[in-house]
Amino acid sequence: MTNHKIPACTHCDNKSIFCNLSEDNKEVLGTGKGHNFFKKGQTIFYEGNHTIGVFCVYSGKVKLSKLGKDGKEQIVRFSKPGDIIGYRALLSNEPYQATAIALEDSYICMISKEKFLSLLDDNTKLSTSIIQLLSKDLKGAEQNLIDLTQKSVKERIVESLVLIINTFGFKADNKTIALSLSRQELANIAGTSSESTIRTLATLNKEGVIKLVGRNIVVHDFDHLKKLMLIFD
Amino acid sequence: MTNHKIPACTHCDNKSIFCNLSEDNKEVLGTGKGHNFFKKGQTIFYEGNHTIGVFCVYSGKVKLSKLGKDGKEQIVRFSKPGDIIGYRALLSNEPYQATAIALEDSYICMISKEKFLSLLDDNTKLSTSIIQLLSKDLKGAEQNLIDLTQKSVKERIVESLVLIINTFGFKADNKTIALSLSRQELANIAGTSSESTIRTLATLNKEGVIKLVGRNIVVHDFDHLKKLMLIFD
DNA sequence: CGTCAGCTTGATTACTTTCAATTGTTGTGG
DNA sequence: CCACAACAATTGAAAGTAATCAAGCTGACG
Repeated sequence: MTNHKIPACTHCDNKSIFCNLSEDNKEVLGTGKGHNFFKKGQTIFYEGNHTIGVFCVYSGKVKLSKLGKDGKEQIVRFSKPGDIIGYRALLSNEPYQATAIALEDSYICMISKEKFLSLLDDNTKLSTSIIQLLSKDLKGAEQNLIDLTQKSVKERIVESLVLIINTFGFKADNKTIALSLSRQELANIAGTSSESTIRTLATLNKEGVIKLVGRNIVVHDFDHLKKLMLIFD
Repeated sequence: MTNHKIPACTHCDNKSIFCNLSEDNKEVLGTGKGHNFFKKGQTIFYEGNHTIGVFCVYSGKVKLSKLGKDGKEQIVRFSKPGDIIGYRALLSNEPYQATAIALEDSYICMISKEKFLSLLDDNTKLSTSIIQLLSKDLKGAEQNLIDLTQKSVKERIVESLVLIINTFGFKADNKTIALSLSRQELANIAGTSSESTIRTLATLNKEGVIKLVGRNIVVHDFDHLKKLMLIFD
C-alpha cells in the first residue's frame, strides 16, 4: 500500500506540524495510510460528513469551501503542501464544516481520528502547534469577514488575488500567478458573481495592474497590487 | 486590592475554562488581579495594543469589534460571564486584533500573559479547553462570513437578533431581548447602515415578528424568528 | 425649555446582481 | 482534420438592493 510518490512520514519534509514529532511518533503516523492520490477536481471530503481523520497535503493545491444560500459556494481557505485539513471538525468532534476539493492533482495523506487525537493527547508540542494553527485560521477568518463585508467588489477581487499569491506564489517566471482558477471560482473567493469578476478583471487589466493571458493572470508589479488592497480611489 | 463584588478564583463559579483547574492553580491565578470594574462604554483593550493578558468576564456584557474601512466598526463577537477575551492575540503572540468594550457595567478579571501561558504550558486540560474554544470561535467566524456575504440585510438583521438572544437570552419577562443596543451597533453586527437597520426593524415590527418598545426589542415567538433565519421569502 | 444625540423617513444615487445573448475554448468522435 | 457538443468567458441591458444624503422628529437631561 506504499506510494512511490510519497516518502514515509519519517522522511517527509513537507514542513507540516507533524515534522517535529519524535521518530517513534512519526513511525506510528506512517503505518497504513491508504489511498492518497487525488485527481484535480476530486473531493477529499464533504461538508457534513462524519470525520474520519485529518489530511496532510504532501503536494498539490486544495480549496476548502462552504455552501451558503441556494447552494452558493464560498471558498473559505486554501491549503498547500504542509498544511493539514479537516482538523477543526475533528477537534470539536463535529462533522466536517467545509468541503475539500483538489484544485490540481494532489498527494494527500490521511491520519486517522484515533491516531491524531491520541498523539495530541500526550504531546504538548503538537497541541501547541494546533493552537497556533487555530489562532492563525481564526485571525484570517475574522479579517476575511471585515474585508468581504466592507469592501467593494473591486477591492475584494484584488484582495483575493493577493491571498492566492500569498498562498501559492508565482510560477517559474515569477509573475504568473501559480494557481489558475475559473472566473466562477475566483468569484467564490471574493463573494461576488462571475460576471462582476470578469468585469473587474477587465478593468484591472485595462489599468495595467494585471495582465490577462487566457485563464492565467500575470502580475508585473505585486507591490502595486498590494497597495490597491489598502486604499482605493 | 480585593474586590467585594468578585469572589476569589478558588470560589468563582462563572463556568470559565479556569474553573476546572486545580485548587493550587486557581490560587496562583487569583493573586494580584488589579482593577476589574469596567463602566458601560469603557474600553477594556484596543485593537493593535500590546497584549498584557487575558480577561475573564465575571459579570456584564462585552462586545469585540474590529475597525474596517474608514473606521467603520464591525462587531465580531460578544462575551458574557464565563467567557475569556483577548486570548487569541496572546496565543499567537500578536497585538490584540479587536477592541473590547463593555456594553454594561461589568466585572472583569485580568490574568497576566506570563501566568496564562505558564499555566497553559503544564496543563493539558487547559490547552484542550483552549483548543475547543478556538475551534468554536473559528466555526462561528466562518459561518458568520457566509451569512454576511450571502444574505440580505433583512436576513442579517434577523441573524444578528438570534445571535444576541443565543448569547444573552431574554430579560425576566422571557421575551424582551436581554441586551439593548443602539441602532448603529445593531447595524455594526449585521454589517449594514443604521438607516437600513431601522427600516428593517420597522418591517419586522409591522410583520409582527418583533415588537419595538423604545430601544428594547420584544420577541413573542422566538421560533418564528429563527425560522426566518433559515428560509426567507 | 433649549439642546444634543440618536432615531426615523423620504428621495436620490451608486453599485451589483441577474438575465439574456454571443463568442470563445476544449475535447470527442466521425 | 473538421464538426459538434458542452462548457466557460464575455458583454450589454435591466432590475434590484442598499448606501448615502438631507431633513425632521423625539426624548433625555441640564
